[in-house]
Amino acid sequence: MNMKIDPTNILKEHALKHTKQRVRVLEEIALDTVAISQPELEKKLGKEIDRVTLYRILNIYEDKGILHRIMDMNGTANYAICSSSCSAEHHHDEHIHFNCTTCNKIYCLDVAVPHSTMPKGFTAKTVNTTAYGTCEKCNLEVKKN
Amino acid sequence: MNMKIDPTNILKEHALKHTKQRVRVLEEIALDTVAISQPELEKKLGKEIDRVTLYRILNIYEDKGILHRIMDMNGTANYAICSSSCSAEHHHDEHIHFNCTTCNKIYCLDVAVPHSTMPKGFTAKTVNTTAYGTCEKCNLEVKKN
DNA sequence: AATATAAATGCAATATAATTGCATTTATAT
DNA sequence: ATATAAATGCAATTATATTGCATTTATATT
Repeated sequence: MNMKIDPTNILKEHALKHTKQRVRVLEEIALDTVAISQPELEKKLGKEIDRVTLYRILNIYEDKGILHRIMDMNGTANYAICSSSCSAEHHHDEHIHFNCTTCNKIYCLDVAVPHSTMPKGFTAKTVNTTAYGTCEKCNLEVKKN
Repeated sequence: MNMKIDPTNILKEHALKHTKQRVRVLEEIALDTVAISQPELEKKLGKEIDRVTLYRILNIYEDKGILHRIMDMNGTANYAICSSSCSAEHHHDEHIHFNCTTCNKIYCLDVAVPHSTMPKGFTAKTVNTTAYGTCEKCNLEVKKN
């Protein structure tokens, strides 16, 4: 799902200044295919990037459609790189998410969000689907023991 | 979706003590078919019920399967009465939610969550689907003006 | 009806998370 | 090389959630 990303290029495309903090955030998030939570990012980058700056970078990335934000059950924000079709106006985040209740990781699955018909009068812009359960890795862990 | 509820009975069924605070919370949440947020509840009940008590009541109701909690885009908890089939062990919250981005209300729609096939190794226990857009009421408001 | 007791509530204090204002630093256009 | 507009870091503030404990309340038992 996550192809190699080029932070410098991404920043240029969105007319954002190229700072080492912004590059680091993109690098860190691109490391894994699973979404990473704000607290995890803070733990990893806390020595290099101020807490407040991290908030600001994440917000601007979300606004620009560079990252998408997935809320987990605890109301914690998780971030993943958007597919290239995302824009500031519209997030084409039309795959389902899998939130492992053991390790808390959020996976962007390569499964499309199935269509649902809205009741009369309701107009849906985006539809998010999140499955909760046990991920591949944690299922294997159980077998081992 | 929300039939008349009987707080006294609900409390009895779950072996919870009958207190006026607990009754008030259930009454308030049952007032409307849309889910109500923790901050809204706090605003409405703040004079009668202590902030901390409200948190505790909401938590216990969720644990017991009396309420289900829906996180909105901002990581704010919203609560709605569970259908009767819910239990402490498993929330059968298998309808989709509609989160209006204008009035922020969360509707429990009478639309089933469509089935999605998980990748090999992933086992899903529950699946949540939330549609974001404009609700009936807010769509009508626009037409008026 | 009175009462023992286990649980729920409210308050104060603490912890955690997010936001704002402002001085300083940094990127980039010229 | 430098001007300037923007980003960063720090301090302070605000908002949100949790914990401990004394007091109050519900209910089971007599």
